[in-house]
Amino acid sequence: MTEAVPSWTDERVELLRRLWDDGLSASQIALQIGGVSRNAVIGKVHRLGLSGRVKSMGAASQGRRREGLAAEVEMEVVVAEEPTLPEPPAIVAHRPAPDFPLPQKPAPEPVALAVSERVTIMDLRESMCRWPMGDPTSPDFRFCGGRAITGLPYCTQHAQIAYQPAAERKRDRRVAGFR
DNA sequence: CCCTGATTCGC
DNA sequence: GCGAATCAGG
Repeated sequence: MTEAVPSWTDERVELLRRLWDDGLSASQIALQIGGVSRNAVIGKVHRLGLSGRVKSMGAASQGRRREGLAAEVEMEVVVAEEPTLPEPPAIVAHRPAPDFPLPQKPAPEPVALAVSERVTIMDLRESMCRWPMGDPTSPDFRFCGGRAITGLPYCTQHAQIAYQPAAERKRDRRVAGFR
């Protein structure tokens, strides 16, 4: 049952090429592809002769993490409870609720979008909404694919869901005269 | 110390 | 061919 992580299959290589071309760092790519270390990614990149793209490090490296921990790529390997194991073969699970029936903010408008531009991970680009739609383990799995807000991984609609303002305290005042 | 890619080299 | 270890650098 232990599906030895498929090494560099055509699909994985293709994905690697696309992500590298998109300017993602080796570590980011490694996380997204799953089952490989950033070194593996770099090694492959070199063997493929892809290195030396637009080296715009520095800005991207030191200033990372500004996107808010809520998002990142929703593909997160979750197989073991290990603190930080870098080689999780199993697959996906995502943070934000899938198609959800999230209470509270009912989004200002139904918005006639969505269904039309779903894309597979292969067609997902950096500028596209990475909101997961459907079962990640199903071949039908898609991402929203809408125009992502610059700097964020989601389109306006999904960003609202992903980044909900801190739940507003409704009623939780302690008994007066105490603290 | 965080991160980045580049290179080496045993497997 | 692969990738951990290492190197060089921001």
